Amino acid sequence: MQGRYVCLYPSLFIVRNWQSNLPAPRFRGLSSTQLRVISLIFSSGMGRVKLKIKRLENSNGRQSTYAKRKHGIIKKANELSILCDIDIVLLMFSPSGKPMLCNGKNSSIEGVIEKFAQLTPQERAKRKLESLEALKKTFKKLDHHVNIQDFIGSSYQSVEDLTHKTKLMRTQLLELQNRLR
Amino acid sequence: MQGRYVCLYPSLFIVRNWQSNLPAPRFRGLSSTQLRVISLIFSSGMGRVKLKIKRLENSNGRQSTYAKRKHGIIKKANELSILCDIDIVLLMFSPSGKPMLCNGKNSSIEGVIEKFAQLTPQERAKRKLESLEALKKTFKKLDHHVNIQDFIGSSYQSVEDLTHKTKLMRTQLLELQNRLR
DNA sequence: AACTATTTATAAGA
DNA sequence: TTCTTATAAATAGTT
Repeated sequence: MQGRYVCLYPSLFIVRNWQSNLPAPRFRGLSSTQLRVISLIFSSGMGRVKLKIKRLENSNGRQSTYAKRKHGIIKKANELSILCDIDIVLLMFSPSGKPMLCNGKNSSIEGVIEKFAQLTPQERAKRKLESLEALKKTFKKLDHHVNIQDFIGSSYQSVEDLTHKTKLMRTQLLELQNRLR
Repeated sequence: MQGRYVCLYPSLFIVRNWQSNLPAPRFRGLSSTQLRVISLIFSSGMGRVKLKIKRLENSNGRQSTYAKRKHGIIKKANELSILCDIDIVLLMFSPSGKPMLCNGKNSSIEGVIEKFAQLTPQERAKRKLESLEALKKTFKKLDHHVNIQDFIGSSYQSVEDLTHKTKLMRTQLLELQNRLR
C-alpha cells in the first residue's frame, strides 16, 4: 500500500506520503485533482498545548518522557560526534536511578586527554588560557565522583597499583620484623 | 504587522502566523475565504536533501554545525533534567578543542553519587543487578581519565592517601633495614 | 546573526 | 511497551 494523503490541522494542512498498511489516515488516496484544490477548514478547538518545561509531577509521566527523550538526546549526541568529529560524553540517570553512558562514536575521554597531553608546551601556550582553565575545572568536577568507588566496588587502576604496592611492602615489613625476632 | 500567510512547499502547504516586519513571505494577507480553498501545486524540483550523518569534510562546516547543534543538545539536556527531575552531565569538545560542560539544572555528579552512597545495603540489593553493573561500568570508563591528573594538575584524594601510606611504609622499611645492619 | 524551507523530535492517545 | 499522528522544535542552506 502506497500513496499520498492529506492531513487537515487547525492551522496547517499537509500532504504526506503514506506507505504501510497502517490504519487509514484521515484522507487517503486523493487524486491529484483533489489534491490541487482543497478546502482548508480551521477547527475551532485548541490545538495540542505545548509542553511547559517544568518538573512533571506524575511519576509515570517522568518515566515515559525520559524513555522517549533519552533516545532523542543520545541520537543527537552521536550525530554531533560524527558530523563534527568531536569527542562527547553524555552521562545521565533515569528517574528510577538507572545510569546511562553515551560516548561519541569514535572517541572517549581518554582519547581527548591523550591528545591534550601530547600537545607541546608551545602549542598549549598558543591555546586560550580560558580553554585550559575550563578543562581543568571540568576534570576537577568529574574527579569527585571517583571517591565513591568504595560504595560501588569499582576498580581504579592507580589505586589498585598502589594497593598492590602497599601489600608487597607490608609483606616485606612482616618478613623483616620476623628476622628481627 | 501581523497576519497569516501561506507557504507552498513541494510536498506540503502551511498556514503560518506572520508577525514581524520581516521580508514578505510568499503569500500574505490572504482572506479567510482565500485560505479556505487553495490550489496546491506540487513543484517538480527535488526538495532540500536530508543531511547524511557522516563526518563533514569542510572544517568551517564542522564548526558552524557544531555551533548550531550545540545549543540544541544543551537545551535538550536541560529540558530532560527539569522535566524528569534527573541528573545529567554532558561533556563535549568543539572541533577546535574547546571543552564544554553541562550539568542538569539542579544536579551534579557528586549529588547523584552521594544519593547512591546513602542507600542501605538492603536497598541496594533490591535494585536490579543490571543497574549496579551499568553504574560500575560507567565509572570504570570515567575512571581512566583520572590517570591524566599529572597533565592537568588535578588532585585525587584516594591516590594521595595511598601515596602517603606508601611513603610511611617506605620509611618504616628503611628503618627496619637499618636496624638489620 | 537571521531567515525559512524542510527535517526531526515528541506529546498524547491507542 | 510500541506505534501512530498531530504538532512542536531543530536545523541546513543561504543571506
